[in-house]
This record gives sequence, C-alpha cells and structure tokens, in this order.
Amino acid sequence: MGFEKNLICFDCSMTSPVFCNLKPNEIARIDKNRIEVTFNPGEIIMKSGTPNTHVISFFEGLAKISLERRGGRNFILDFIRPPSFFSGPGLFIDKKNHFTISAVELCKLCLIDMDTFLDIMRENTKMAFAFMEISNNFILNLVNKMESLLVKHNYGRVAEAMLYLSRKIYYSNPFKLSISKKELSEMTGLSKESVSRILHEFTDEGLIQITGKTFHLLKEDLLEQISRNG
Amino acid sequence: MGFEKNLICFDCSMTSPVFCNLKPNEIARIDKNRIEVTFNPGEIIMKSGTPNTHVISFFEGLAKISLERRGGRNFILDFIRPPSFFSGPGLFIDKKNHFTISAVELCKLCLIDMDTFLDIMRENTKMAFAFMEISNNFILNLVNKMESLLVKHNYGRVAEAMLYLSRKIYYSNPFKLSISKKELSEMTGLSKESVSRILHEFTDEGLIQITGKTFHLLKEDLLEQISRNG
DNA sequence: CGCGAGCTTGACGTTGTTCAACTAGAGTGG
DNA sequence: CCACTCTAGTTGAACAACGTCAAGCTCGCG
Repeated sequence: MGFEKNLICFDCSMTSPVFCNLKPNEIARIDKNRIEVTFNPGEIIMKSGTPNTHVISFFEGLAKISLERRGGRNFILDFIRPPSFFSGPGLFIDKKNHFTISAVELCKLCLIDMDTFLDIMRENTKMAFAFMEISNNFILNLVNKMESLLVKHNYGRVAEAMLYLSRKIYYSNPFKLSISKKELSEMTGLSKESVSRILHEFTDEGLIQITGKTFHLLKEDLLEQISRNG
Repeated sequence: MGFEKNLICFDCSMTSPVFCNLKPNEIARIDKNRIEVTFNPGEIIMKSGTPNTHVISFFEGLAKISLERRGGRNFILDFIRPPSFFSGPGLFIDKKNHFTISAVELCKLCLIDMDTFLDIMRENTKMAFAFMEISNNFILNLVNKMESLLVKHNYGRVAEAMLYLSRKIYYSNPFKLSISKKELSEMTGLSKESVSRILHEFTDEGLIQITGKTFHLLKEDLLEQISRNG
C-alpha cells in the first residue's frame, strides 16, 4: 500500500519539452515535490473551478482538456499524449483551473507542486522559455479551433476530426477509437446526431470505413479537401 | 521630417504592465531599439502571415486583433487600449504573425526589436513573469470568446458585445461608437444583417437607445441576463 | 442635387439542432 | 441459458436559427 513512486524523474527529463532543461539539483527538487497518480478512463484529473495548485507532467495514457458547458454538453479543446506537460492559464491570474482535464485511456502522471515549479522557473530561464513556447502553442491551437468553429460546417469539422485523430492522437491509419461518439461530437462542437449522420454519409461515399471501433480513412486527400473547404 | 521620437520610455515604464519591472539600463536598451509609429484608422499595424520581428507597446488609440477568414469576413479576437502590450504567439514557434492588428482610432505605438526584448527577458525574470501573465490573460480571453461562439445565440452575443464595449473599451455608458457595424458583426461572429436586426429589436424593447453613433445602454441588468442565458 | 458607402429591412433557403422512436450490444440475475 | 435492462448509438421528421440575396434607405460629400 501507500503512495509509491515508480517513475524516475530523470526519464521524464530526457523526453519532456519543459524538464529537459533542468540541472540535476533542480530535478531533485522536483522529485521531492511531486505526486505520482494513476487515473482510470473517465476519471477527472483536474476540475474546472477548483484551485490550481499543481502542474501536470504526463507520463502515459490519453487525456482530454475540455470546457464545461451548460447541459452537460462540453467542448474538447485538445487531447494530451505523453510525454507532455500541462499548466493551467489561471496560474498567474486567479490561481484557478479554467478547464476540466479527464482521463480517456488509463493515465499515469505526476502532479508537481506549483510553488516549486515557479521557483525553479524563476532561476532557470531555459525552462521559462520552454514554458512560454508551450503556452504559445496552446494559443495557436485555440485559435485554430476557433477558426474551425467560425468557418467550417458539419462536414468540414468531422473530416478535420478524423484526420486529427489519425495523425495526432493515434499515429496510424486504421486506428481503434478509444473515445466515444459523444466525445467526437464534443470535439467538433456538433450534436452527436449530426456526427452520426455525417460518418454514415462518409462511409456511403467510400471516404472512410468503420468496423466496430476501428476507423479506416480510405481517401485522406478528399477528407483534407472537405476539411479545408468547409 | 525624419523619424522623430516624441515619447519617453520612462513614461511607458511607469504604466505598462510589462515594462514596469525594468531597470534603468534595460529601459535604455529598449529606447535604443524601438521605433515610434503613428497609424491612421483602418491602417494595418501587423499583417497575419508576415514575419514576427517586433513586439508592440501601445501608447495611444484603439486597435483590433483579428483573425482573417475567407471572403473578407474576419473575426475580431480582441481590442487593444493603451497602456498595453502585444506580442504574437508565433514568437517561439514559427516567428510569424498569426493575427492581423489594425488601427480603429488613431494609434501611437512603439515597435520594439524582438531580439532585444528576448534578451532582456532572459535576464529579467520579473518581466518574463509579467509576459506570461499577459499570455495567460490572452488565453482566458480566447476561451471566453470560444464559449460565446459555442453556447450563445444571436441575442446573447450582441448583448455581450454591447456590455463589453461600454465597460472595457469606452469606459462610459452613453458611448460614441468608433467602430463600424461590420466590425460589430466581426466581434460577434454574426452577419451584419443579424446584428442590425437585433439592435433594432433591443431598441424596440427599450434595452438600448441609439442616436447616430451614440449608444446608450438603458437596462444593463437585462442585457447581462440576455448575455448570460443565450 | 446626385452619387456611393454603409446600413436596414424583408423574403427565402439552408443548416443543424431537437425530439422521439428505434436498434444493438453489454452486463445482470433468475 | 434466456429474458431484462441500461447505455450508446442510429435514424427520421419537424422546427428554429441564421445566413444570404436583393431591394431600398440614409446621410455625408463632392
């Protein structure tokens, strides 16, 4: 029993974009102030509205960052695939979490004490710059999502989601979907019924093939065209 | 003639959220590497897609940050009122501008060389932290816009825009609108016709009063309710 | 006085949501 | 081993929200 530490900080420091800039003594400080946790699929890792006391270093699994909306219809801003780092934007403002992060597949991660993290960042400029880079990437991703919501319709958004899942989440073309259809709808900002209908049409037209949970994108070029043009 | 320098860096350093943390020698470095420019209403300050070589310190005027969309229908992410600072999110990624910034009212601002800015930030942690705070505020603003696009309809968005203009841009209740109706539609993500129709309805119902370019919000509490509920 | 840009208004069509009924599959208990 | 239920997903029909198109208006300006 008890709270074990199975992960080695040094391993993360090799792969993580933020921690690769740390000196040994800084790694040691982080090691002292981290908590290792495992989350089962569906479990909430960080709840929107609660105090933002830790940053997260993802080691394994798949998680989603989502915006809570009225009536249980959330919106998924992004997925997280390790090695990866997350820190909420409330960090410097109101010290609250503005998103809800939850596990999609089994997640192993470390929660790192915010004050320790900030202290180290104050001393280590390289890490601070890496942090800013991640922040800015997040902004660009948000802007991208926003453009989708503004210009793309039904078909474009579903096509975009298919390509995104294949290329950025599952890294393979026939891929086994670990998220639900409801989550697909929350990715695209559509109703689950609309997603269902469009996937059906895409199948009819031979763009994709769905067998059980396995998706096969047959005509990526056409999907890309649909994604671009709306 | 020539390119004059009328502004005093020290003045900005008193008010600007980023530059208030600078030491005298750092202010001097910035002073050597800045360009003072005036933009007329409608002029583009930074064009999306061009290289991102400078950060902007706004001294006077009103500018808008917008996303370019197909068919000339842009989307306004935010307005900028001095004293204020802007740096594009491409800074650490692809060194390009991802937004178009243009003057709405006559703008006076300084363009500060990016390398100088980064050098100083590398040495001055306080400025780096102030920069991160601004970055995070931008994220929160984006997320807010996103939520509006996702859950609010017509009426809610226009009500929100009215309140925003009064409280965050013009700082007064009967306010004289310096932006066009088209820009109002680009703020809300609606067509200009829809905005027109809704403003008409709001007037009919006694929520607002419009005389020429002057807007008077008569029932702020009701507008707020509409903004919240859809 | 007449022109043109910006704005308004109305009619119409499209898009996508909602509601409701239905289906399939997984898990449960008799 | 078979009904039973529960959840996730599908399908269809009706409706509402908004954008589009087109015509008309207003006001500033030459």
